[in-house]
Amino acid sequence: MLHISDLRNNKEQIISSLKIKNFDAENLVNSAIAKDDERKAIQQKSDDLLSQQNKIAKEIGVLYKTGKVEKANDLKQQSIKIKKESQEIISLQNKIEEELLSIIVQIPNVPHQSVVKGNSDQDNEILNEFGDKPNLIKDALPHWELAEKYNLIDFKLGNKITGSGFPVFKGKGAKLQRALISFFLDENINAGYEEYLPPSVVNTDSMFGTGALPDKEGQMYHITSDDLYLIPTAEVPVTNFYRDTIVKDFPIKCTAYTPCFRREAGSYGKDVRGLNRLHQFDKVEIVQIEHPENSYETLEIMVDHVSEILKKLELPFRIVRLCGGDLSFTSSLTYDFEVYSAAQDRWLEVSSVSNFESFQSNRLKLRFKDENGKSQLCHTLNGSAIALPRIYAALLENNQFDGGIKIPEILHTYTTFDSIT
RNA sequence: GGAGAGAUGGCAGAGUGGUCGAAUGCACUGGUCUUGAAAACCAGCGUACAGCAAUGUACCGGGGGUUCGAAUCCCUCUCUCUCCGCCA
Repeated sequence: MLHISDLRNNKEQIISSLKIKNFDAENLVNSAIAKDDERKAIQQKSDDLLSQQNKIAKEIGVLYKTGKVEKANDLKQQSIKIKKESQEIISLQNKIEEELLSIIVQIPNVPHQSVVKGNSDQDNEILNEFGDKPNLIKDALPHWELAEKYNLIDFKLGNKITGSGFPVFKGKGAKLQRALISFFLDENINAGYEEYLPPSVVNTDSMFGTGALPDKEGQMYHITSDDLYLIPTAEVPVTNFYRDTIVKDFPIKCTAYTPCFRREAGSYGKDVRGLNRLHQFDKVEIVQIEHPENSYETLEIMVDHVSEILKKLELPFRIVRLCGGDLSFTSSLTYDFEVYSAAQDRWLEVSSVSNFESFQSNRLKLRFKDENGKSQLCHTLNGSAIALPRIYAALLENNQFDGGIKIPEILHTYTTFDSIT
């Protein structure tokens, strides 16, 4: 969420920037500021009343000690009166603070100046394209058929034990998955990220911290008996490592492999065939916490890093800058990576690298001390490096030959085989 | 799952109803001293909100209660430790 002082100081600019996200923020911003005025006024009042109470309580202490019981009893009556008043004021204050919060959380993050307006993913800007689309064999198959043909993934078995969207990998198919995870992690570690293996389940505080709640309640698996959530991405546990902290040294660079769980309510059809969209999938994430001055430079470095990984996998891909209409609620600037999956003749999103500026930090209370010793909000960034299923799909489809699938060379040390037949 | 103990500032650790936002030690920052460093000594040293400031308010695991007054008493939740049980 945005900081109230930003809303005050840069009101006009925030409202006009949010138009790029097709969001009319004027009413919300105005009512947030008005509500904050109310908040300030009422805090003044409650502070006053509490101050009086504190003073009286201290006096009573002294009176009792010196044996002036009658005088003390008088003051008690006075204090009880003030207390009644202050209790009312404080409950009103709490109500106002809640209202203020509920307004502010509805305002999306402000897009970066490089973001263009647009309505949907159709309007995203394609910045770069790398690699050549493969020449497919005559009877090329989509990955879900290849997976079955070569006994790599058993979708039906997943249906049986869990439900659709929960594939079972087996044999070389399972090993390829594990190889990709190790490869991605090693690439990230070599780039200076520290590896973590967090829990796949988090509490509500964490879900609020990174903004998944209350926004995406229906998208997540919720374990009601223990009030825990299955993580939709490693971003949630890892970024929340730093909830309520004041960091001393930049940058903080973390990478983590986790399974990711998404209900994907409402999805159906050919877009979700095979590995295209799953309820459970594997992803390796990179999370970085930065000084505000460096965050955009860092974003570019992260983009380069993901590019290098995709190049090593010899997959054709393109980098896309999301337009305002497609940019997420929390992001200021996002680059998507799409690999070309030949048999489907589709570009599949495999990574999303974003700068959230201080939007997450504000909620997380993630700060650092500036040169004057004042607390400032950090910037948070994250990206997939990389999500597995669609990479997997593209590898199968693009590298199929008559009677087998070729494994890219970089993976051979991980898979210990160079093809699947 | 059963029984018990506990949760206090960056860390260690005192404080069981009244100048406690919190002793003390360590760490950290600045200064004195020194050619330099160490030691010693002096000073500073939590977060947030309001205020130009002085200052005020809140926070001693979370939430609620008792009281004129709560770190301290009561309820509740969470977590940690010890012992027993169970177990990959």
